Amino acid sequence: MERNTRQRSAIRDAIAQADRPLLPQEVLEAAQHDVPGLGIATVYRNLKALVQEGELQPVNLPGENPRFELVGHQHHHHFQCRQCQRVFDVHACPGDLGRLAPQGFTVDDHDLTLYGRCKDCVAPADKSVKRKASDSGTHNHASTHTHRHRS
Amino acid sequence: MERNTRQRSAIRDAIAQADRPLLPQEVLEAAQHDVPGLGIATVYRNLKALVQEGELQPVNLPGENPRFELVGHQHHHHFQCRQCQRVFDVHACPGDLGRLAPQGFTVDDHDLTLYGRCKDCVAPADKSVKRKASDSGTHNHASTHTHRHRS
DNA sequence: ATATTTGCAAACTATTTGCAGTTGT
DNA sequence: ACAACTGCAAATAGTTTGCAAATAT
Repeated sequence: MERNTRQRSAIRDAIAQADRPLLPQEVLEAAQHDVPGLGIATVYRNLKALVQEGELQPVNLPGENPRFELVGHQHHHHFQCRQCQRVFDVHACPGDLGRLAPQGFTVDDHDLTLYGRCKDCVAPADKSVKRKASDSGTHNHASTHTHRHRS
Repeated sequence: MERNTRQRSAIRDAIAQADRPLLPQEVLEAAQHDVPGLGIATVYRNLKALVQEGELQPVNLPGENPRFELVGHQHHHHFQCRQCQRVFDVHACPGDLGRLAPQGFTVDDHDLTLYGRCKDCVAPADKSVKRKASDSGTHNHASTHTHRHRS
């Protein structure tokens, strides 16, 4: 049965306090504020465990590494800002899209990602932008691929 | 300026003759029928070059490694079969989804992926299924994460 | 002739796993 | 006590890159 370790709590808290889905690396950095010695392997192990326990859910966007957020509302979508790369939840949904599939195919679910500019980045080169680059959720990946996938 | 090598032609042909987006590994296997000694690095280099030249476009699905297809129809979406994992193009589109974004956000594009069963897999345990597993476009990846990418 | 391309191996990034030591219950 | 958990290092998978040999023009 599961134990309550400092590292697990720090990981859970880091995600609970974020206002958007976090990458494993972002979780590590946030959780290290509580547990300095925390290792990335422990983050991955706990993310996987917390997903299986139903506390977290993975957020997969096209060409992006998986992010993690608390399980909340069941069906929802995401928005990625083309400027700061951060990902936000979108609670609206276009509804049933089964009609879009080819003849003979059955559709039971869908993923939707919107792209554009988030509220912070829509504003002109305004000095009032308070978000720091390190908080952008950005990671590396060229335009063509990404990051990737492993299996 | 670009040269016309046997390997580049084999790679281009493999994708042109496929009826769905292919993974780099699938491109390699198909192109090796023409050029047995072909290496995976050459496939990656050519895929990147062909994308930059505008001949190919990457197809990124959530939690999947990038696939590649010919540049054709501009805006379209994809369907992934939950059984055989293959990906198909969907030419229909729900239209403008800007209204779904939060207040203050601007939307200029979207990605949509439908999930369900493809025509071949909808049919019951019918012996007439002629597709072989190796043609399934499947690759490895657990449910939670996936591949990834690099930077 | 010569600049581009290729194959191979090494390097890289993201993620997973083995293992011995640490810790929660 | 002792099974679960952790950190570290090694292992994987996908992708990229350096380099000498091969090749298109």
